[in-house]
Amino acid sequence: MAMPPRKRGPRRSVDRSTVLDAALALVDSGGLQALTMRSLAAEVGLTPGALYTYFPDRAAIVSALVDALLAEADTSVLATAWPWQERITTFALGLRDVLLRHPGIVPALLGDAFRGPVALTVGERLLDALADAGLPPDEAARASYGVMVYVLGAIALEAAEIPPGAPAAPEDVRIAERRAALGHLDPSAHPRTHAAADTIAAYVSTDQFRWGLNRMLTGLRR
Amino acid sequence: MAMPPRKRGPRRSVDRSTVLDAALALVDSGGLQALTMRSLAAEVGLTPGALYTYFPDRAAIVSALVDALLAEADTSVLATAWPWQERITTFALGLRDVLLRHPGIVPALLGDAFRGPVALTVGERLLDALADAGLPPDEAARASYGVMVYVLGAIALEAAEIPPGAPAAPEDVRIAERRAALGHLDPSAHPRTHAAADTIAAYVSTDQFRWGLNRMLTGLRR
DNA sequence: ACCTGAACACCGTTCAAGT
DNA sequence: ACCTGAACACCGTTCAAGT
Repeated sequence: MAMPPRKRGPRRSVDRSTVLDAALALVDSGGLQALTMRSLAAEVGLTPGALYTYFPDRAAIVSALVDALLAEADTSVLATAWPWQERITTFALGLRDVLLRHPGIVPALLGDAFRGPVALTVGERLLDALADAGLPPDEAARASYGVMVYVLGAIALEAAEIPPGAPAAPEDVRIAERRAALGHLDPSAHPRTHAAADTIAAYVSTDQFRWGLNRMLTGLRR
Repeated sequence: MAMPPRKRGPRRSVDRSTVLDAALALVDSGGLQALTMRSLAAEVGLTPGALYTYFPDRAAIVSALVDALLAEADTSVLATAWPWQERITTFALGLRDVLLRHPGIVPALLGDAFRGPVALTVGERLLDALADAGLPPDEAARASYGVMVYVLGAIALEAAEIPPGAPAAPEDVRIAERRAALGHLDPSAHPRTHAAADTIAAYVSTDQFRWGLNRMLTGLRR
């Protein structure tokens, strides 16, 4: 029975990944602003100052969190022998899945992230896929950025509508809420918006995400 | 000489727009985090608590700032008789111009904004343009979101690379800096990235913004 | 209505001191 | 190396009291 002396909180043995796990839990349950050095320290059973043993500052924790989450997306699909559109679409859907399960860190993702190590390999694999699409290197690179802009933009807009703290309502509920909000609209002031309310409510659907990505890919292939 | 009694700071007479002007100046000169109730109060010559006469809380100030900036973009081009692609492209370039002049508030724009009054009219006008493109209402709506995703995504990624506080280096300088950073890259680990470094460095150019938008519009018209 | 002064309940970060 | 306890310099927000 050689249990290490367990004091106070839920601490067992602390290292960087323990801290990151606790940080993610805090962000998931209260948004980015719920991640404070004090709440995080309490979560792992430490004093706030002790966290500086593992990370230089709060920003480094957020960055590490972003990169860890990015790494959770399955990049291997980009390296399969599937048709290039399917590779890109499947990866994008997977990334969206991961990030919408943790909507609280998405603002940070756009803020400081797409230059981390994971982003680099995603970029390289994207260039592979677009080369397979028959695009010359220069055009493949431009197209690659087009894909990233669309994917990250769509995820950011969707994540922004998910209130922090809750575990993200299912898609149909989120769409229904948007549809209800669009009901309180002056039809004469915004006739086209009013007429297309059902479609607009479904902007945050997987179907719309796919549709838009497909159109983008179509345009990129020229 | 009936000057009102001028005390202390740069105060003359304070109202909501005075506060917003000062808030924007703070964000421009130090990013969103430089906008504190205390710094803002000092800027307009008030006590922090007095700001709550004009806005319910800090978040309301940020939201009002976003909407004011959005309103600065010229939406009238969307209502011209120009070809639909030109209307959308010109508006998008104008929006990008406005927002990249104030990169500090862009995170807030994506965070809470595209449902303000300005966003509504932009959406309606976008539907006009896409109807003129010959798209049926449902498809025009989906396409409209595609355009917003691309435009906001591109602006967000660009703004994220502009360090706060500085007045945003000119485009060629930003590209040169990216090019230099890409020089410190292992060519064998990321061969395609290395080979396309010049193009990748220029991701943040007006030219790339236009190119990607053009491809998106091409895809949307099918 | 508008504003001050002061307080309350927080922050991130640093640092001597201990183990 | 890792951690505590305490401090420093901040935050947003509230509220009695004044005009």
